[in-house]
Amino acid sequence: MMIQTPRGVEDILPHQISKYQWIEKKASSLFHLYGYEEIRIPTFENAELFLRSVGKETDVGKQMYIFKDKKGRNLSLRPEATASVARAYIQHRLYEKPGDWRVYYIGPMFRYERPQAGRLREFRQIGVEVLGEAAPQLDVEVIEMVCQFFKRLGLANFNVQLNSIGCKKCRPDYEKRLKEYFKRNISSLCPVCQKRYEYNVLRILDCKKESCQKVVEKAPFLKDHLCEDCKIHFEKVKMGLEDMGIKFNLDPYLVRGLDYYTRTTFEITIPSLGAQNAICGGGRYDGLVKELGGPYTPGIGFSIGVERLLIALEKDEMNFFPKNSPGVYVITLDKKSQKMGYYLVNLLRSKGIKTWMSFSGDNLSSQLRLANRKGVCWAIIIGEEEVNKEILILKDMESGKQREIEWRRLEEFSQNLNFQLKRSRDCD
RNA sequence: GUGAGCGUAGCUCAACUGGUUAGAGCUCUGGACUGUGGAUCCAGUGGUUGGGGGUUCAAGUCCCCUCGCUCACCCCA
Repeated sequence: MMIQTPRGVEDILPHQISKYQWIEKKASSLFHLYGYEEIRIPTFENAELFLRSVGKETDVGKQMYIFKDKKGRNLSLRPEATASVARAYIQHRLYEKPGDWRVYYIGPMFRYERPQAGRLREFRQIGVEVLGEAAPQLDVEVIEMVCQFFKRLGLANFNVQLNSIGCKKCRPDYEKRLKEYFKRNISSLCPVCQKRYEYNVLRILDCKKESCQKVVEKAPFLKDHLCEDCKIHFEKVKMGLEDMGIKFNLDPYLVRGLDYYTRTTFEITIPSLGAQNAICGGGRYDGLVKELGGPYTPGIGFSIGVERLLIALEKDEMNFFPKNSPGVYVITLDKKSQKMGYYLVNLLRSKGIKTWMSFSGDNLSSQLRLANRKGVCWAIIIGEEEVNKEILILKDMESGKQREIEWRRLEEFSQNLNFQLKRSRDCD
């Protein structure tokens, strides 16, 4: 049996790469406008880092790819990037720099889950993190930036889901209250939720089982039990978004499956995507840096699922992905003409023109067929006859028309060709 | 981790209730056309029917196991 990719991981072949690059370029150029710089963090870290940040008992914690290296160190492929960014921030004492610290990252994440539409074991995320700023205006700016990003990609139908899950001060109180409430009804909860009661009561809130829903309906709302500071923060975020003209849905049951979130949490969903419809998730994590051994530092961030974003863009039948740039195929027919061919290829490339040349020595027909398949705008033919006459033949692959170019006017010709290629991007 | 559906050529799919040597279209290669690609026609290459085991005179077809894909649950990106 031939060796294939492991379950849930994929090759990204050249015809797909240009789409990824296009999205990545759009992201980085937009994020730069907002003052973000790129960071590259390791693909694996000490497992402890993730276990402490996302939480051992959370789903993400359980989905980690943990392994031991040759010295028996416990390592893990990163299931997400926020913890690493916070770690880097602390490790390099970046809190000693003035102002907030804004970074973005692009790269693969790994989670051991059952693959599904829009869910892979290795998937790519584009994300940003801001450390050192607690103001609700920042929450608004961050959400506004993602929306701006999706708009710039031409994505129209997305929804912003918003919630506040309180802070270290008010959440414990609320969880206590919630526990008291569920305790009275624990027998009507599903088995999964009965376990959740022990380690994560909040999760019961978005259980979709009908029996649980019934109980949840009458459960106390978190928004009614936020402390004064959290309440004010949340109000300012909502008002800020409204001022920016950003529509959002309040989802009181939006509970993110990572332990470190505080206050604002949000998700951006696309209705057409099916079950895995979230293309972006994020929120505030004011306690994380301290939790990881740094000074108290507020933080906020989000991450975008690139594969899901691509599915959404393709579903919208958006054919705005960039085409391959057109080029030239140089055909030579014997030893002498091949020598001239090499010279010509180098000249054209030095002018910035994408150029192929076949080394196969095939006949003219098959070389032209190859040129056709490469989708080039022009073929240049040099054979015995052309060498003797010191010319080359330039063939327009679309019209089939061809003309002779004198060898001594090559310089002028290649300049001209470059100009024409730049103008006719869609000749194929 | 749970459930359901599906695995036949590189791709898309055939093969009646088990019955000769598993077919077709597209792609690919070659030819018609030895210095002119795309169109047409002709020919050819290509398969351990995902893998393993079982039932049977006989298995692509039925049964079991396994791997993978797909979708959903779960959860998220």
